[in-house]
Amino acid sequence: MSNDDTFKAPSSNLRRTNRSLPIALLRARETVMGPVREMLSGSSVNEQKWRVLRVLEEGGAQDQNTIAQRACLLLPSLTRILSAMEAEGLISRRADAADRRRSIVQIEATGLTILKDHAKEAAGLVIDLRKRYGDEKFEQLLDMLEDLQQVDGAD
Amino acid sequence: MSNDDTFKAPSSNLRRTNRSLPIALLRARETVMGPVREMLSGSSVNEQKWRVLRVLEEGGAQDQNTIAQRACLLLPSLTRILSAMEAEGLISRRADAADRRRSIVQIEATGLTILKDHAKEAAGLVIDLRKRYGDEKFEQLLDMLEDLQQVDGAD
DNA sequence: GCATAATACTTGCTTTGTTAAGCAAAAATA
DNA sequence: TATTTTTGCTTAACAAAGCAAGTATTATGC
Repeated sequence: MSNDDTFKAPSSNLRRTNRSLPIALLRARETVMGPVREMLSGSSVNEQKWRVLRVLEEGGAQDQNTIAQRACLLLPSLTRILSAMEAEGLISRRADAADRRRSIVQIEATGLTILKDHAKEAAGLVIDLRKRYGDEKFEQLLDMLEDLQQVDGAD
Repeated sequence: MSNDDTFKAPSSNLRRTNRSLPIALLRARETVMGPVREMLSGSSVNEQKWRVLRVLEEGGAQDQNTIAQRACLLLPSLTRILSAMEAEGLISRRADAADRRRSIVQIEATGLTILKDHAKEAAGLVIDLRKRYGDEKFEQLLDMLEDLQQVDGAD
């Protein structure tokens, strides 16, 4: 599987990709997301819609800017995703009475059902990961990632 | 900004999204990638091509499955990216003599040049981040992310 | 040896990401 | 009050991601 027939040693002094924070974050996410994607493949929602549902459940009815920020989606993407979710009956939108530019999004029964249907399995995945990775370490990693967001930075 | 007019408390016992590892990893990555994207915007390669170049430099000539895995790209995406990079002379492909299904990808001089041209700036970004986030913490985070990849898991 | 499966991509199609432009409703300013 | 600016979203356009199906080559089981 490994390959070193025409191997040449790195010549530009860049960090090993394991030690590149953007790449490490990406790889870690792929690892963690694997089982989640598997779980969602048996449902009617994809990763993004799942995030939107969770944000809505967590924060209650809220406007699109807020959802976009919390679910890590850009507004144009969110607009399309919400249109689809509205058509599927997962959420509803209503204009804000006080500010008619704003539309308030609310999760509907169908959306809540999807969350509930997978909540147990999702929780199981977390428990499993914490067990293998270590409870304390898991929390520490989350803390460190939260701290990182206060900073900026790169590679 | 915050909104609680029609607020309903979470009803399915899912983790708060702040404490969801996939979402935290996504948010952290967005934060870290900002300056990198800025750096790459002044070059002929995007984020994906940059990753491919780094993986090739680090691991030498290798097949597409290996590259896809290391650079966190799906094979269909990689196929297209490599076609473009080949046309630009950044890499070359040759059929594996022993297994003609497989094609071996190698970085070319033009590709190495791009890496070298940005290595200094990339290193600067890392130094800057380490300074603000803390040297020790930075290394610890990388360790923890590396460990995570050995595990599996989810949320 | 031959049919079957598995592997390593490749191609096609839909959804999402990304950037820029557009539009209507507030807010701020004159 | 009239004009400009800002805000909150939508639309458009194109690259990239993600999923499914297709092709060629190698490995496996009878």
